[in-house]
Amino acid sequence: MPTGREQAPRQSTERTTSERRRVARRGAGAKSAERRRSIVEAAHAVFAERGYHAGSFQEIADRVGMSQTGLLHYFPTKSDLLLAVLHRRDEITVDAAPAPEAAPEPAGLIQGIVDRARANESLPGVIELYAVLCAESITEGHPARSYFVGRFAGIRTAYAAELRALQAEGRVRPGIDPDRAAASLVGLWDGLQVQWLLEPERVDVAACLRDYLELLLEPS
Amino acid sequence: MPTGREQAPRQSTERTTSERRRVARRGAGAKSAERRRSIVEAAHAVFAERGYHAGSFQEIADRVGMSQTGLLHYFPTKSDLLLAVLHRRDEITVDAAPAPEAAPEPAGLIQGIVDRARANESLPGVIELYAVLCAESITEGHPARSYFVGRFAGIRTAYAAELRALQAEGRVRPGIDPDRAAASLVGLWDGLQVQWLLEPERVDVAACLRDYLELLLEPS
DNA sequence: GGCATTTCCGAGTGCGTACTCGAAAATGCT
DNA sequence: AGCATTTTCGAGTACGCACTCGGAAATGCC
Repeated sequence: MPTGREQAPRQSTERTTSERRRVARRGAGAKSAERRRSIVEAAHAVFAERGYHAGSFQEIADRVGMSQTGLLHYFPTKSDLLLAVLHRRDEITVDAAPAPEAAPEPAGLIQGIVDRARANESLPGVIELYAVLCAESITEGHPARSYFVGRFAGIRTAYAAELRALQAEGRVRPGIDPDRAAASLVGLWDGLQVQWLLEPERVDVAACLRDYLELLLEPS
Repeated sequence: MPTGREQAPRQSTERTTSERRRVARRGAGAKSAERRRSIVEAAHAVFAERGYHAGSFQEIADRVGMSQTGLLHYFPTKSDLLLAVLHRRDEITVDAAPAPEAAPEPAGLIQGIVDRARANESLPGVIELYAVLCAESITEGHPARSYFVGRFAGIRTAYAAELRALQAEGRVRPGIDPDRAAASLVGLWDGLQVQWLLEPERVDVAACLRDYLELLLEPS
């Protein structure tokens, strides 16, 4: 589940219909942020387990311990909630990133990716959310579609740039097209994670990614 | 969307509740098979466009030109219909397979996979069905889950066997683990197809697969 | 305490879902 | 033509869905 080192995918129209444009923070404004956080957390889990379409406001409300209508006070539509979950997921994975531009050497790139893949093994919920929503988003009119299109484009160009930099240092095996290799790396990662979710003990995502990267890069 | 050269994934409980166990073929038995075929075809399209959960009997019935209840005569439950669609898809791709054991040489394996990937570019509906249902199947209690688990296992072992055969002839680059490489090939293919479905003109699945296979195999 | 504001919910709406039931229509062997 | 069987559907059931509405409770600045 390729990282988080691309540009932030547009805050956009998250605050749609009923949100206040005044800065006014009267009343119990303090608890609001915390509430939103716990709602997003519950929604994350539900969407991961059931998908966006099959996941319901009711189940999310049950988990967070409030009524379904109370939930609608914070997120007036279901896709608002979905986008909040996706952006929250970005924050999580960006926070978990160790060092973005620290090591552009081959060993650094490989180790960074392998480390992240290993770390992901302890977050099956996050991976599941990503895999399920990503595929669901290719259906007609899905609210997360543009999110994933933008995300893929960003990740691909980031990896391609990194590969080009390594290429300039002669660290990449000759004959490699950096754009195709970047798309392949992302695709490989995502595809392996799906197999891993279905049969965790039969697929080693991190090892397969290392294999691929070692094929790609010069032994140095 | 890895091929179809694995074992048939279990006919199992497709004919559940209301199907006849007698061979009796009275009345208008002739049209039955044709009807079933057209229903499965319409269901294939609908599930591909909307996913399993979001796809409805009503929409399928509309496309096939009959009532929703008439449709239930042939497929008493929704998962019956889903499994019929998946098995039908297997038949299609198996029929489209050129020659299973014809060419175990490196060039043959590469060419076969690249050809199939190219052919898939003209069948976005089939790819979409596969991608959407595959990810949806990792959600809790999805009726297609065991289908995909079995399918992945079969494809992986088939490719692993093929790679081992090539390895015995010294055609594989040294240091390759055939099991991991098989999982990687399948994952790469699936992951690239998702990106391709989102942005067809930005991702070349067949070219990326050829790149990977050429990295994997000895130049010969 | 007064009061604007935020937070929350019960009740309800309209729609879509898979699926049941019972019966009518079509079919083709005899 | 008779008739068992298959095919089809209209009507209905029970339920879940996202979302609306109007108001009640909680909150914290004055």
